[in-house]
Amino acid sequence: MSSQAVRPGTGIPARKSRSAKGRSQRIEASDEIGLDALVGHAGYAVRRFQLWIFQDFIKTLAAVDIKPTQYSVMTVIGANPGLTQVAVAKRLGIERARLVHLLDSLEQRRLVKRVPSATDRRSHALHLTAQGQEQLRKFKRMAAEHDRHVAEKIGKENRERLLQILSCFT
Amino acid sequence: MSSQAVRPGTGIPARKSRSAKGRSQRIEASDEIGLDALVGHAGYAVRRFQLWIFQDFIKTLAAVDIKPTQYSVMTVIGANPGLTQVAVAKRLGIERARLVHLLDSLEQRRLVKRVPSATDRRSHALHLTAQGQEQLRKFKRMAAEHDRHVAEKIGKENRERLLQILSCFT
DNA sequence: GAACAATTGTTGTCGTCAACAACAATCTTC
DNA sequence: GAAGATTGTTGTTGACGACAACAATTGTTC
Repeated sequence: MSSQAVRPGTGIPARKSRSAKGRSQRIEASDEIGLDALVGHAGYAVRRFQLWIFQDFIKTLAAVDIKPTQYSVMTVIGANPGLTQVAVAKRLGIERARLVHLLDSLEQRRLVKRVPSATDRRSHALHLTAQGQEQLRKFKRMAAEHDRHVAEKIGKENRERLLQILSCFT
Repeated sequence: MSSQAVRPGTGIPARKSRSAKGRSQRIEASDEIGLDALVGHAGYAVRRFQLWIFQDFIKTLAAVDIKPTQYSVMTVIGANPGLTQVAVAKRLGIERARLVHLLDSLEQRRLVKRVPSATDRRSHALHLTAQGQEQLRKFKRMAAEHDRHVAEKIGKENRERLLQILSCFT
């Protein structure tokens, strides 16, 4: 109706609307929108950060096809050989049902092996294979690079502070 | 075969194994397992924290059946009435495909309405309904309580510091 | 030692979520 | 007006957390 273009809802006159992209440069579009009460909620910031950090981890370790959860499983087993599946699951806060599939995958890739426990015929003792140990060293180097990305993003000292604040969750 | 019980794999003699639970108190079992390199990775701590914080949010707002994502959508729309779906999706970092279902749900509950845009017949202008605005005020009070839980968990000043560190992701 | 309860690994289902791909309707641009 | 981009929508895929059930085994109790 009105001849003046208006950003719908805001009541603010649109400056070239969103067609400013026509001029060779496209607006980022993610900003210039108020969040108000959303900023100030820890959960929101943490969710965005967690999303970013996982994507970077996956991208950095894409060549070896290792996802964060797989890395955490191998790390725990590598540091504590012989653990049962429940023990690993509890330690990492994942369900033992889910760990089954994770171990299936890792065992298929000859990185982890399930050894029947001598003392409890129900449980398995989890170990890294020889190449599993070798590969894990490689993974750790790549994960260290990923952590450098994190440090670049939020600052080295902020990363340290973050780890300290969240230490009660590890 | 050996008479001495041994924690499988570790080679360390088991101190009463894991059957210490027989004596009226059960071992927490989540600790006494080394994480080694896992502590020191920001991603792991953040994942655990994000899990905890979302669960607390859901629990705290269980009476009104509002999940974190729904809350963030309503908050953004409330602060910027008339936004299109793509704008909201980009701002919150969720896919527009996913936002469709979120809005379907919120619209069914008469909290949000999709108004056909006057300037672009493809897009919808998103608004809170009258009761949507009213309810949102209630949700915000409950979310504030949730944030108090966070402050109790990690400390008030740590929460502030956390928000500041992660401000580049909001 | 027999009955009962608890644990371990496994399988399955359900709902949430991110990531894509495709599509019709519509708008922009040339 | 034709070509290309955008918007909302539908659908699929795979990762993930939460739950429930089950057989095999172990622990506990009378």
